[in-house]
Amino acid sequence: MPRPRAANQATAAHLRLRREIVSGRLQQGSALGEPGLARRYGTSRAPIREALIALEREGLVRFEKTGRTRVRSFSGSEMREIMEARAAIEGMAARLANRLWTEEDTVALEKNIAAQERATDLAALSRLDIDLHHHVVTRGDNASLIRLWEPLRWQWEAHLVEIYRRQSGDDFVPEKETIRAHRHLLKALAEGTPAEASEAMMNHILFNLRWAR
Amino acid sequence: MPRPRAANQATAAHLRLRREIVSGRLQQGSALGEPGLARRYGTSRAPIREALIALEREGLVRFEKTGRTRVRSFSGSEMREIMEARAAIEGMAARLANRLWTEEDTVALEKNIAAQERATDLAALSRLDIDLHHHVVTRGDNASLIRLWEPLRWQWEAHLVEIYRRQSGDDFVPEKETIRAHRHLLKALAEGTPAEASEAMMNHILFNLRWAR
DNA sequence: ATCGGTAAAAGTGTCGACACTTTGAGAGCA
DNA sequence: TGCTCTCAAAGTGTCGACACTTTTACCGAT
Repeated sequence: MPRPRAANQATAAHLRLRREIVSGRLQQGSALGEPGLARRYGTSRAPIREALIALEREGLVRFEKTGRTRVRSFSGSEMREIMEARAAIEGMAARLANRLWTEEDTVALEKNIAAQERATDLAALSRLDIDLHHHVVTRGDNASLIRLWEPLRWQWEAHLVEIYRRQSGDDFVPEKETIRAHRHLLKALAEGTPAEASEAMMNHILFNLRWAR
Repeated sequence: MPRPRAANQATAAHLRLRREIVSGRLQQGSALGEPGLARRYGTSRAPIREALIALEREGLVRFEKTGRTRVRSFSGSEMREIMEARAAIEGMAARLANRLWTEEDTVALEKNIAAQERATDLAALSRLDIDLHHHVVTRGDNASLIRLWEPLRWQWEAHLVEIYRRQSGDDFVPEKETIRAHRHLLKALAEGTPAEASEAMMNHILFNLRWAR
């Protein structure tokens, strides 16, 4: 058998396509024709097909009944569902994260939150936000949970990009409520109170539902 | 574009392979060579490849670094992780299920639990157990959550089959504790107390961790 | 009998081709 | 101008082939 399955063209195409979607270069609803992508990437259709299957299971593209593939768009109720799923996963992750939580973790999150307070645009704040949540999920140290979380992360990110496109972020200020929620979560994690950490995480995510739609 | 993506050979191979794995006909650790499967299913390698990719993302098979594909086996700690993930997903689903819960749902679950009490072998009980959890998850009416739950369900089922193989279930009696937990969950759902339903579900699943390893 | 080396067998990643289906662009008609 | 029908263009599902790599089975030497 050939090279490691991580360094093949199918995986490369998968990562590249995902980056193009979550960065907004590929707009929601765009048709993804296999011959076109194959030409663009300098490969045949086989690796492209594999990449599309992986992206579909990640929820970033959709196969229409006709067979066509398009970049997925997220309705308000779909985003609500995604956020509820995030609350479930990340709430459990926060609970589990207490097992291995260290002083370094606390310091890292404090730095992150401080940076959030100084953020001057929505894109930068979002990146910090995602990093913070990623840190907690990873610290849950549960491969199954992490694997379930990843699609949600990409869907979330793809939706955020769509939001940037609509609102020209001139009058931007970090939301005080989000910062407060992050501090509350960090406090629970640092003090080692799993139930409270879990609840803080879930409430924080579900609270965002008001503007996610 | 051709026939609906649900009625193609790739999907057929996916479903068929999954059935063979969760039914135990394909033992854990078995090598899944594409040419062999293609011959067995009377197709070329292309649909088989697609099916294997889907199965890998479902967590039922594993790609080794060498490129080989094998039916996944579950270690004790992996099962613990899977059960923790189930607790997260199903706990949230139970909470959400209260929105649409009806009298018919209550009746259906009562019937299910009554059948569990009369079950005479582990396989039958497991099927009822899975049905019950499936019912609750579906009633959560959250597509994202359901989609995340499916891989866990198949992994859970694949592991159960492995358990049957080991213990010849001669001296079988339904576990009183499981029945009690199911009744407690149903009570919370029927009475419309979301927080309690969620907690009942999570505790029930995490309690099983003692014998799952 | 065991061990090491060698060559054949089997397997994966990728490619191009073909049949069939859907899309849609343009011609013909009202 | 607007509508319908027809036919070409584009796309998907599937197949067989090829190059390269790993595995394995065999054979000889010790």
